[in-house]
Amino acid sequence: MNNPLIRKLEKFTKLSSGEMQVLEQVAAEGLRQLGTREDIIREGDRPQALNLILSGWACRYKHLEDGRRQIMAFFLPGDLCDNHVFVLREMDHSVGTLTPVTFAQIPRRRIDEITLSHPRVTQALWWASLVSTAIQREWTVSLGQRDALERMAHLLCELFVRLRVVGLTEENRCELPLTQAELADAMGLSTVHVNRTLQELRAAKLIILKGRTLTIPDLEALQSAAQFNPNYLHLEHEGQHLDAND
Amino acid sequence: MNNPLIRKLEKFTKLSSGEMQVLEQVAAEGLRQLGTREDIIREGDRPQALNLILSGWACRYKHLEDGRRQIMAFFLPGDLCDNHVFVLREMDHSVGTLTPVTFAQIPRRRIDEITLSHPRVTQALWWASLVSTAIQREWTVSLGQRDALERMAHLLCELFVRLRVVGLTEENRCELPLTQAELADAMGLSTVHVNRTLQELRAAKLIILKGRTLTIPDLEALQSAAQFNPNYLHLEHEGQHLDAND
DNA sequence: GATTGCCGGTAACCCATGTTAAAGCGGTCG
DNA sequence: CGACCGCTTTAACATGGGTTACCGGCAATC
Repeated sequence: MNNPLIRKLEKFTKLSSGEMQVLEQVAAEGLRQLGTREDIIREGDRPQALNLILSGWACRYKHLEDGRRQIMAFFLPGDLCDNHVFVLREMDHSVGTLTPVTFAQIPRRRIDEITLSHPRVTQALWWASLVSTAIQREWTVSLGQRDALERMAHLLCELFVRLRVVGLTEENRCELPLTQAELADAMGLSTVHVNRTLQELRAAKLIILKGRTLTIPDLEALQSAAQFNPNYLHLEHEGQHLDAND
Repeated sequence: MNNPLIRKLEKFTKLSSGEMQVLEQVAAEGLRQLGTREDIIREGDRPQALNLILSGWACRYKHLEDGRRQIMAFFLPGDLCDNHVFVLREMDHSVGTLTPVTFAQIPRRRIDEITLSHPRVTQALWWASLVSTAIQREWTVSLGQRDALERMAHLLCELFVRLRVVGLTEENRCELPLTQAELADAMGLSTVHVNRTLQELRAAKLIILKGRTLTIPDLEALQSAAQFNPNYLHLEHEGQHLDAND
């Protein structure tokens, strides 16, 4: 089970082997590969399929007319870009890769089939999509209220925890394949200030960041610097959520 | 049809009179009323029902430990607070009123019934929920990239257009029952700077704001000051989106 | 092994926005 | 009627973060 989607959904609910097989197969079907800094889908396109990231990092972003860019979300392995977008006529933003990416394009019909025949998977996908909108809200809080240091620390906590869910951390380390310019576009800061802020986090011994490897010597310390409360990731489950109505 | 939800969904798809009746009835069932500045649901609560705002304004917000507060969304008549939240164990934020509010609490079971028997309504609710997450993303863009003037202008455009959808504007006017402190909490600005910014918009003749009434003499001018592109509200439909798979 | 381009790092300066404080201005309630 | 309260407005001052500009390392390319 190296499928990161399954790994993630299992944080929410136990899946039967049949359900896992369905997910495995769906992921194996419409496989695609892209290099660094290519678009998976563009603003204005008509959404046709649901994209599932299998390896590599991508992001959701939007350009303003004068060239400013905001990254609105990072997509990690196991993340789906927008459940149910096909209801909309056209994309209001773009999704692009940050590293080489492998992803699966899941056609609308496949989703509908799964929804009809696998209620527990449906609910787990619901959960995943609620979590990703909760992440979006938390970014609103960061951008609106947190200063540069808290904001960076918060993002790093979030990414670390999300990567851990899909098994992409080792002890207190993970990959962080983002340039400082990309971090800046995500956090609404200038690249210069991202650099200052990272220095400050390093000086405070809250992070070790060398090359593409992030090490967090003391996660609790970083969390408290960020006022990071993981509740919005909804990882605490209580067994089966499924009841007779689903 | 003074039901604002129906009004809104009809921007997406035509509803049959039967479908409208179902929605009317659902809205009439679990009616509740609250005064100004009360909570509809609180962080930590277990979500039990879907709340539909029928009149008045509410907001989604979160407090940080040190008292800072971020308003993450405004809810207007016709807005649903979080389709499908009941999948989650507990709320990661609160929803509170900004004015006296009438809302309907729709129990989970009713939603499931509608979903099973009225695919077109289901799809319209999907659309509404996709639009509200698109709004959340646009706030990320505002907070990350737009300066105070663009940000305020953008918010006012958005609120005006959303109110117009549910028939709550008259020509170029609408109610704006928000204090400057509430605007500040939403836009990540200080109250002082909100005041400065509103003065600036007034001086530029982009808005007339007196008491709780907002007048926009020239919507296009305001939109262009804000770089407001309404595409993210997905109001341009192309007739029936419903096909055989739904 | 020179050239080019990308990325991280720094420094000097500047401005948008925050902070603090205080005054004005209706409403409303006792 | 007077006192209070919530809200807006203004002013003086402080600062976090933006801008511009430059350096150096390093990997890919020829």
